[in-house]
Amino acid sequence: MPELPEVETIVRGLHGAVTGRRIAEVRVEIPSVVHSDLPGDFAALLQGESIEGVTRRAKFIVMRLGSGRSLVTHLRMTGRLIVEDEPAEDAYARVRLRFEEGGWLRFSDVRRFGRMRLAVDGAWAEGLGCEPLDSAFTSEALRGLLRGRRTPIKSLLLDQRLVAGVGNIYACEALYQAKIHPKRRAGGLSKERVGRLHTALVRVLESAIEMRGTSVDDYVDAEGLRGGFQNMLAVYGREGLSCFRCHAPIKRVTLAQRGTFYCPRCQR
DNA sequence: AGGCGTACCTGAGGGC
DNA sequence: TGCCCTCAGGTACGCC
Repeated sequence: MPELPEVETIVRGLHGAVTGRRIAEVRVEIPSVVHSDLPGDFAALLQGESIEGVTRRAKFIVMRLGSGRSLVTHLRMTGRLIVEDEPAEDAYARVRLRFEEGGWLRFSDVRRFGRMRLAVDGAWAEGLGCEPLDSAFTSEALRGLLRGRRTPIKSLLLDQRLVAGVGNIYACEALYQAKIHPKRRAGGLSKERVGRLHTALVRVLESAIEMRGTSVDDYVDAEGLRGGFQNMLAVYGREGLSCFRCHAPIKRVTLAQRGTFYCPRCQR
């Protein structure tokens, strides 16, 4: 479910809420969603660790632990991390952490796609592409990544090895803002178009963070609150509705097995 | 190398 | 009501 802006919102909430706390108890409800890089039991290894801080890399939530290890969570489609005073009733709770200072962290996930991993080093992040909100992500850098690629631009935006953190909603929205057709060959984009795409990506992601993410269906942040960017979507989920710019009906096609929304008149 | 299909899961919503 | 189909914010893996 969550893309970069949603994960960033969760991370900011978690950072304030759990930094400095110590894990007193670990309850693993569904063992298949946890993994430990070290031999031994996930819960036993995690118990007693303190949380030094919470950061984001791509769509991963990284809790830095006192031992130097990290607890790395990926929410995939429907995962949630919720901070609460008491453990709430939840049929989809997968992992619960109780803190020595009081309070709980609940990892909940209807579809069991999400994962929690106890990592000893940075190997889990190998192969991830650049952070679109990092200063190193320039229009020139994006042009370099797209050069020579014959794939449709939308497919490349979803490829975490190139640009990390963009998902289906924001890929659609950025291409709309940049007035670029999602099926256009990535390597064939002019310098000017890449510039527009770069600007659009950064703007869309930054505004979505400002609005605390997009709640189309079930996304909520660490406090259980919905985001606000769903009211700003120009194309995603708007099939048949009229384009805000030119009033042509928004089209939906399938590209790289994903629903893809665009305006057939103003995206070229 | 890159692109495609499929798998992983569960639930919601539409058509009949 | 209920059955069956499609779709969902993501990624990994195997196959050409």
